[in-house]
Amino acid sequence: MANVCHSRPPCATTDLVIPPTPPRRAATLHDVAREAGVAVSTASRALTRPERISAPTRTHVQEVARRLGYRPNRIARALPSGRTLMLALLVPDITNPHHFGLIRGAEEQARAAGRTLVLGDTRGQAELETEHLDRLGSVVDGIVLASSRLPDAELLDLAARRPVVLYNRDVPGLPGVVTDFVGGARQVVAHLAALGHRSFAYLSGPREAWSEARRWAGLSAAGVDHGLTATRLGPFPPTVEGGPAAVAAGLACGATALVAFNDLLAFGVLRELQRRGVPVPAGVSVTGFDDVFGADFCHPPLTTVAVPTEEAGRALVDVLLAPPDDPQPTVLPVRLRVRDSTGPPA
Amino acid sequence: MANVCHSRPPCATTDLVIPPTPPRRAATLHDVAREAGVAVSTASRALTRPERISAPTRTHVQEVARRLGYRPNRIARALPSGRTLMLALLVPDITNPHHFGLIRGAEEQARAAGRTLVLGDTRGQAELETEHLDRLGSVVDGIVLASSRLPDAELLDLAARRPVVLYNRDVPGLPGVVTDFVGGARQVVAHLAALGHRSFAYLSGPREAWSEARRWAGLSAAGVDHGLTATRLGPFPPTVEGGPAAVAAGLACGATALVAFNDLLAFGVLRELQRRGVPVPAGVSVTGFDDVFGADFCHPPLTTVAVPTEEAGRALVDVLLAPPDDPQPTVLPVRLRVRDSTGPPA
DNA sequence: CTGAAAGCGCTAACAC
DNA sequence: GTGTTAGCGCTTTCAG
Repeated sequence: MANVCHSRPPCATTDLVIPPTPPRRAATLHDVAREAGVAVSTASRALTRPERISAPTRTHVQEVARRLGYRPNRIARALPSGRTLMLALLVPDITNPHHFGLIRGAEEQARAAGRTLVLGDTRGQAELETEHLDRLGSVVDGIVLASSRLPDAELLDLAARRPVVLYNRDVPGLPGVVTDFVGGARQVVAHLAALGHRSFAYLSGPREAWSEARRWAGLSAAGVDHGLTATRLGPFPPTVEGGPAAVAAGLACGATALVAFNDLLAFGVLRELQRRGVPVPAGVSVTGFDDVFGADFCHPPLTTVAVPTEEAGRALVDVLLAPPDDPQPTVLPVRLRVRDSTGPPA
Repeated sequence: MANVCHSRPPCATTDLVIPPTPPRRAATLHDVAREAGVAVSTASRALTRPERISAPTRTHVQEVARRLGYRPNRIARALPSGRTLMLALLVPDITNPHHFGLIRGAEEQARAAGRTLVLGDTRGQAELETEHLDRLGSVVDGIVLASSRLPDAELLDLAARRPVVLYNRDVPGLPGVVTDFVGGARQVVAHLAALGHRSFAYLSGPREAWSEARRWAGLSAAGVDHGLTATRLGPFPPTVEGGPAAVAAGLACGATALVAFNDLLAFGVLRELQRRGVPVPAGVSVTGFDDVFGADFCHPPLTTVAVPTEEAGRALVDVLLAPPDDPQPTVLPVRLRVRDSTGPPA
């Protein structure tokens, strides 16, 4: 039995006899074909294009494949076709609840389209984003980049190689979906104005983030519209850890309302305020952005801007799978969710 | 110029002249080699084993590669070598904060080892887990399965094909790391007993989860040790949505303490209790499991069992990369974190 | 309907 | 050092 494959040594290539014994190593299509007594091309078709094969051969091959425990090698399959049926979603921070909906929505839509979504966390660092892209880029059929920190040029370059869609980032010529930050900002300011505030401090996030600029633009514009003076403080880390520094700065400037870059930072702010014994909203009002998990059970429940993230996730994958001729970014409507962290100024 | 590759049609294979014009399609190693006037193997080595190539050729090839914007095709590279430098981590629920640390730890360790970690969400469904495995299985070099819902046999079968490590699941013969649920349960019960409780209700999670059985085993054992009567209620969905049903059952049985399967369920319980106007811990004590994001700022802050998840993530990847001869599961110590949701019985 | 053969892009012996 | 060549496992013309 010269050509029976044993566990370790690679198979000898000189096959003279057809052995009935299945090889112990992962069964390949060749194994199935040989065992079934057909050509590999026939075996291939029997498994992937059943309609082009006569019923008897088809079932026989499938039976043999099953018996051998054959599993197609996705890598080998992807080489000729160039398609892996995998999509990638890169987020700057997978622990940010804001991305939950995005992930869920994207995954659902991907699955519905017969694709598998793989996730990558870039930690908000361009360097890691590039690394992921290098590794995954040639492996997936398309990429969703959430809040990418990469320069426009690199994004354009990437998009020239394979389908790319952007979330909360606007690069002319590239498709994507963006949150209506400006509208959200206006709603926050209008709410604050209605409450009687005359000014507010914006606790800003990463300057590299495209969304940071959008938020501030909306906030300052709405500020002049409503006659509120807006002060931009920071940047602070967009996490609960950013709280202490943000509170220190916010209180120092005497603001009656603190508008945080996102909910995570708002959570940190709330906690720090509590530590300092500053009552919310009696002493100072606080707002967030995103309406993430926890915003309704923190203390006090947070007034924040809700973003339809699941919808965003679905839209992103849709666009990835069927790129529009006109790459206009879709803009997602948002809604202010008033809870207990905002009230009239002291 | 017969062999200049144009955008669409595949390259003609009969090259007679060496054209100076780089092809517009993604540059391949062949393009680089041709353009640099060397053999593909030389080009390959210049890019991946620089030390085995003379300085002039090496720099020349690298320069040409750069100019052509050459990016190695990971798929093609993986075919002969069988290695993609990618690792997969499949979790039942990516939105469960419990997995954050796991993901972070695993990702860090993977990166340190020069690997890229891809994440998959199985939604706690065996079916989706299988699907992910089919797709990713032959693409990654190893797999971390968190709280797998697959039967032992399938796991064993999978492990025969490629490296697999389990998180919170014990399958004889397979390496993994597990949380010390029994120890955690004992700490919870001891704490409750010290507070003066005489009984408690366990709001259980998915029966299919291996960890569910472990928790209950620890809880009931500790119950007899401390002379507390334990009642197992449920199962309830291990999410905040499970709260109402769990509270209804818990209150109906007259328990003075509610021990939730995990923090997410505990959050839901807290919220439902508040809705019903039942004071915590004055009316009833509540505990969770995991110490996830939010446990310290929910209302009231939750007494729960903290699990060193980042450490788990790192350990998991370590084991994946260097499988131990003896696949004894590593058990992770846990610590009870006492906050404000527990107190003496009414 | 089935088989033979040519690659997909890259790496790795094995020569020169 | 560098070039030649043979695949990795699969899909896909192209014949028969």
